[in-house]
Amino acid sequence: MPKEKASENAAIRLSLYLRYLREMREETRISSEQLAEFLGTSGARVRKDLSYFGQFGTPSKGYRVGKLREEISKALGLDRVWPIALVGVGKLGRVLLNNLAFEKSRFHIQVGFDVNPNKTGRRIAGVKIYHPYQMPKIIRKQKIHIGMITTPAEAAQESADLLVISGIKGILNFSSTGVVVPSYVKLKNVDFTSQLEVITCYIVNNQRFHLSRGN
Amino acid sequence: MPKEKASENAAIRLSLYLRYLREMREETRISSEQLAEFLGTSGARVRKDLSYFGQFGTPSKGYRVGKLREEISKALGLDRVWPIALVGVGKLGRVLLNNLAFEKSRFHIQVGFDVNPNKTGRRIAGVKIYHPYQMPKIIRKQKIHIGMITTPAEAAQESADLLVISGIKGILNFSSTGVVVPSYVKLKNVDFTSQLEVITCYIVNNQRFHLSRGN
DNA sequence: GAGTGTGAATGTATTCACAGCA
DNA sequence: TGCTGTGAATACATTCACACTC
Repeated sequence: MPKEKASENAAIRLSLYLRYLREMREETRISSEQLAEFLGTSGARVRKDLSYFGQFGTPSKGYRVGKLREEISKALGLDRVWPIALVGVGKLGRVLLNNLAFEKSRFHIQVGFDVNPNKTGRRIAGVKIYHPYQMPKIIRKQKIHIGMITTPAEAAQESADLLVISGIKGILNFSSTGVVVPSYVKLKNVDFTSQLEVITCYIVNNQRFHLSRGN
Repeated sequence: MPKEKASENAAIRLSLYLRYLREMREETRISSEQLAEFLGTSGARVRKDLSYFGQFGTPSKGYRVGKLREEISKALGLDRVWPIALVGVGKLGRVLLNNLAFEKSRFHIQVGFDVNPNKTGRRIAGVKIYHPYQMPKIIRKQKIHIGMITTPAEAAQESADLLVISGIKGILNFSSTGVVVPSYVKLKNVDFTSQLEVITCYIVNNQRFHLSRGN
């Protein structure tokens, strides 16, 4: 239905729109301008973002909150539950386990992998931990499509390689180093020190940057 | 010296280049192609990224690792230590405290803020915790330029507002909701569930996206 | 009249390709 | 000859502005 192709930024904004819509009552109506205001964007951008995935509004009346919520959820793939493989079950790994363990979460950490023999074979926060060599077998059998890497930097590339071999489709990399994956695997780096460095770079070189509108 | 302006993406890649260079010996030389290969990019992109900040190489010989490391560090503002204010000292906050507490970290969490009276007045992991109403005074006095928000979603906007009033220049927002800040404040959202949603969106709608080269 | 959906215009980022230096 | 630094070309993303529908 939609002619143009979406940018990754559009996806991340959809995710933000959705968070905001979740706090509104289902029957309410909302216009693109109203929605934009709460996110510091423009109505045009909201409409464009939505247009990549379909036509959800009614001219002169705006969008029905309930319907819009449903459609954005579908566009983001949140109309199902996604099992996840966690590679590296240290402190950060445990925080993630807790963070995703809430009732309505669409993400569910299904298995963990760690080289530490004190962890393998056990359950941590209810999740079974295996040695990484079992990754391909387990990930395939359990039809897992997403992996999260929370290992130390030294083990990150190796972990990514194993995930790729296992047929994973997307990787969230929390480690402090970049990893390389084939282009058919969607990779997102979420190490926060990199983000801090972007901020300091920006503070130090203000005038050397394009204006940059957000995120 | 450089004519063109940098993109934020350039900054994030510089940060990655630097991580890689840190593992090499200082006296070594490296070409843009070699550096690119380890990060899954092209030599042209590496050279362009560097060119925003100066001219660091020698034709036909490449870059000296030591010099390049130094120059990128300077470009990213990592030639100094940055004090940081942490708003919300829960589980995630403590993980960040630990994560940044290593010897050579250029980021140092200097104060924490939390509304919980069991925390205010105490020290947690060596860091003094105050009530948020004291933010403007303390942040100004201690000349802090960066804030990290790790509060629950409900308190995120309020925290951001206080940080802005306190004269902060950059904010790293870990909360699960977007916040709005004036354009002179550099904001980065690092909530990982948003990133997961980008991945699922991508998996579900592959063909609806531009090719997307990385990150 | 009010607000959506979308082509066309602009602005930004990446890639190409080559001149010029060691 | 090999590799940097960079303008010119392309590809992508955002904004504008308006035709169209309720």
